[in-house]
Amino acid sequence: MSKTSQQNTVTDANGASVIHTQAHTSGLQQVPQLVPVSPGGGGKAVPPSKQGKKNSFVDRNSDEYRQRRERNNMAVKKSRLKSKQKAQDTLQRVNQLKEENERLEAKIKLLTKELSVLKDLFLEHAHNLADNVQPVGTETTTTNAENNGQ
Amino acid sequence: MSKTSQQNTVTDANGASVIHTQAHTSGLQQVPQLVPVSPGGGGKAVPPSKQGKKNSFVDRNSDEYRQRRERNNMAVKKSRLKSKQKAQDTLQRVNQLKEENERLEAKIKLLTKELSVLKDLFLEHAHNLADNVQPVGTETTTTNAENNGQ
DNA sequence: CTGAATTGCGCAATTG
DNA sequence: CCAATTGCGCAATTCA
Repeated sequence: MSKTSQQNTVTDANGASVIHTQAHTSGLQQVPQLVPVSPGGGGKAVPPSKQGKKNSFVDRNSDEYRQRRERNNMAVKKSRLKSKQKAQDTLQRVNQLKEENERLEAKIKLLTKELSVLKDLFLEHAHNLADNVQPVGTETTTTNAENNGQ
Repeated sequence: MSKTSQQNTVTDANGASVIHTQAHTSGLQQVPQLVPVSPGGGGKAVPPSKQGKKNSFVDRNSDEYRQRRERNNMAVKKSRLKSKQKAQDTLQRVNQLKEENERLEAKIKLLTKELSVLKDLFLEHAHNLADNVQPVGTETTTTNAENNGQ
């Protein structure tokens, strides 16, 4: 499937376009100077209001044309550069976030451990109290108090 | 917006290449069927090792040529699709990591608070002991603190 | 409407 | 030799 083709494949047109930087190296001729623009076949395009009577042909030799092309080429290059840059930034962002993540996980691990130690201390203490009170049961020196859950 | 469809198809769009042109089909004349390959236009130098001397000309009408082109066009499309897909995946990854990050931060906040409560309990207890055993004046600032840097 | 920015696409050179 | 990538220009669209 492709687009190129349905009927005839090959396209036409191509003009000679040369890169500004370089000239055509060849001595071949340039043939079509005017090429049809916009296939039009189907039926779309063409503003409803005005049927452009414009040429519908583009003079590829025109200075005007070359100038437009060159401008567009620059714009394209610029746009693509920007796009690439953005993509790279995104990748960097990923790495950044990954690092941040690891840092956070480490911190969690630390806090968790600390918490665990404190809880153990509490338990130990509680046991000591229990040992002391075990005998009779009168002294409850406790100020006891907060159980926080969790 | 224009993915498949619209216009193309019939006439094509063609791209022109840097080289001189040609096309077939149109009512335009056909001029060069053989074009030099690798003009300086993009081309750069030839590999030092082997200066293969091939034709240096390409027959754009050749079936062989068209076939190669079409295959390459498919490959290009495929490759670009893949590339785009990857870019999107990367963006998704960013969001995923951001969420994960928030989750971790919340957990840290919770743990920190929990730890703080337990420490306060210790302090209180320490004070009680101090009241019982120690006169006045000595501040037990002992507990406390971790500075996490960064 | 005008010009810049985007986007889809084909070609050709390169790379693996 | 072939598929995958990549740089590049063209043209159609979309944005401002």
